[in-house]
Amino acid sequence: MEAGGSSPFLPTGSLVLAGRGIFDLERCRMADLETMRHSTAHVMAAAVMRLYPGTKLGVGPTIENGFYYDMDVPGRFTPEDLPSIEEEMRRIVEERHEFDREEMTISDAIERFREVSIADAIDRFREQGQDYKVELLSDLRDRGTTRVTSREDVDVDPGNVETASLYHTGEFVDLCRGPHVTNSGEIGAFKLLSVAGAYWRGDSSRPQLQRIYGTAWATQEELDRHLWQLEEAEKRDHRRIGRDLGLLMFHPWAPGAAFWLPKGTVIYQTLSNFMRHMLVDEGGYVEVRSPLVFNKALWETSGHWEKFRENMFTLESEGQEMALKPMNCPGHMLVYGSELRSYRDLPLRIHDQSVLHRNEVSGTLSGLTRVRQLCQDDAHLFVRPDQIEEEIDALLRLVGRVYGLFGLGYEMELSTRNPQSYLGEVETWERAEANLRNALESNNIPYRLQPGEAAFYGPKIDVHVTDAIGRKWQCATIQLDYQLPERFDLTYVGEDSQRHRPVVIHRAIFGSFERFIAILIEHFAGAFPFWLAPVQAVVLPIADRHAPYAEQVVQRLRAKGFRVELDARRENLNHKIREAQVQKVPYMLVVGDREIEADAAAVRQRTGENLGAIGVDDIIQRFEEEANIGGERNSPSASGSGLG
RNA sequence: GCCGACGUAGCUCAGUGGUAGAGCAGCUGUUUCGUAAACAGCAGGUCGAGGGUUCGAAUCCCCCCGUCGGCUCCA
Repeated sequence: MEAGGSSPFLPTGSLVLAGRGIFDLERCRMADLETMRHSTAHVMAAAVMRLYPGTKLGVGPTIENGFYYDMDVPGRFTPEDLPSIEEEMRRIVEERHEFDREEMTISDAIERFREVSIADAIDRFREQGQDYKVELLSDLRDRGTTRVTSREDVDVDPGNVETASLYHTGEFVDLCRGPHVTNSGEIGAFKLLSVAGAYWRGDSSRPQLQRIYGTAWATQEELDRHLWQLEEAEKRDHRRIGRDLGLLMFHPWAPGAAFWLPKGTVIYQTLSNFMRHMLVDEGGYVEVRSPLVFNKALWETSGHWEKFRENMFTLESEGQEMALKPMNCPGHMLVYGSELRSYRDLPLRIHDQSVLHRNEVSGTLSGLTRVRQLCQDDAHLFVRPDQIEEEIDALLRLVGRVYGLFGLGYEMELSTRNPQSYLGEVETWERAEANLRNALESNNIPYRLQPGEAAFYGPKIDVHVTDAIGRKWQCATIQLDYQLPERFDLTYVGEDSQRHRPVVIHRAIFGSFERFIAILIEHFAGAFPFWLAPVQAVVLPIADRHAPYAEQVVQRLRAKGFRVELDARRENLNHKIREAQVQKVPYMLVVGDREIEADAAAVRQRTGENLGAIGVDDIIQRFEEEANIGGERNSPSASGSGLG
């Protein structure tokens, strides 16, 4: 495990100069870390080959914080197998094997892996050997790439299709582009984390290989810190906090559908009203409520029946086949089509927070992040072609404003046409993609291009947020659609008194309330900002004789619309404070003899800071200021929405 | 749906073929207390469901459900 000094991966001979030098050094360090992680994957594969002869190798790329390797092993891995593999890896590291690079032509390499397979077969099961590597090489030879999807990691240098490189590490040989550390002794601190099934080349019709995930770092300290972070992240998991804070629950009889408990419902409703305020009061939207169950004719018209039928809950009534809606858009098409529209009516922005159902396959369900029942802060904008950029522009600014309010970091992605699956004309797509790109660029928003990842009806901009354990989730989305208006034959009357086709923009800012709340729970670790906190303050009388006054304080604060509770149990103050802290209540208001005398309460914040006695009227003023988020007064009393 | 793991009290977990346990939470009583856990007692379980093996199953086998980690999918 000795990694050979404090930082063995710093490039020797690179001068650290001010400014850029540090950046370059950091970049070199990252590149070296990746190289080391990939080499660790090789060492792991070598260890598995020793322990499980006959193993066929898939691919073993670097991922964030570590690596994995997909392997077809005789038998099955369980987590109990990992320690012995780690032990074998340490042995290989100690043996200090060189990573020798060998180049050969592809046909030679194919032969070579066949030979390996034959050699293997002698003392093993006489089977084919490294079929997966042979397939990769054949692909490289025939198609010039091993790439299957745009995201697939390649194991072979696509820039050089004449030759393939092999790396030898002791008796272990692997097809690999490299680069690698020069010696297995340079492997840093590592730990194998989990085993999982993974389809060969991501295709569920191909064999399922076994994947081992590991993490690797330059030093033991960095590994320890990463493992500690994983533990900390687990404590933020929205499933744990959601239960501990009494926000939500699940039941086996409603898999994939959350019960929002009273405290969770406060958060849900507060977000719902906040978004309603942003869109309807300020954004020029109108809100509708639309049916949950539709005749399948609607889904046939929209095209979803053909494409997503498997993921829809269907039911039958009086011989009619119906389906629970998985999205709002087709319903909104009917709303638009219900009247003759003028060019003056556009843009028409229809907001809807209806319940949606998607029959996700059971294996994908996960807490609030992957559910079968959800609500989106959905809207469809019916616009003239000349209004597209302006609307996208406004949406990008709205996204920035809302995410900024929560202090959430995010990344934007532009997904363009999938040549294998799209509806409509190529020129229309290209115009739409240009509209989205222009809006992003005129707002100076950095984005990642995702070629081929668009929905079948149009290109889109997705916003991804990272959760506590590093998984990225799509939240906001902005999608252009030229197809649905066509399918529903929607029109508006233009200045020329002719009929024209509107364009639809599908968009959501939170995405689904479920997923967004999951991200907020983890982002705040349950300590919600005052305006969202299910209980904003708890009043704590010190002794029984202080309870009537405490009750008065509670009533005065509630009358101002704040969510305040009384804890008049016969418990020690310490005990009550601890419980309020654990529940992440923003304010604890302690009342005893002195506070009664001064018409005040001693204010403690959940940060642990004690503000001392403050007059009740001043507390009210303080709360009102704090509830006033981002310039919007959002306390329940002001919105008149009956929260609290 | 596929691969793997798991499912014992509200929560966290112990219990590997022989009478179901602990801590915390809960309830009851005592304590009236000044900023993160007072003390004592009590109660709490068809061991996820169903089937099988066995004299006997939480424990072994089968099947189903759910949860978790991934894969696939994600309008």
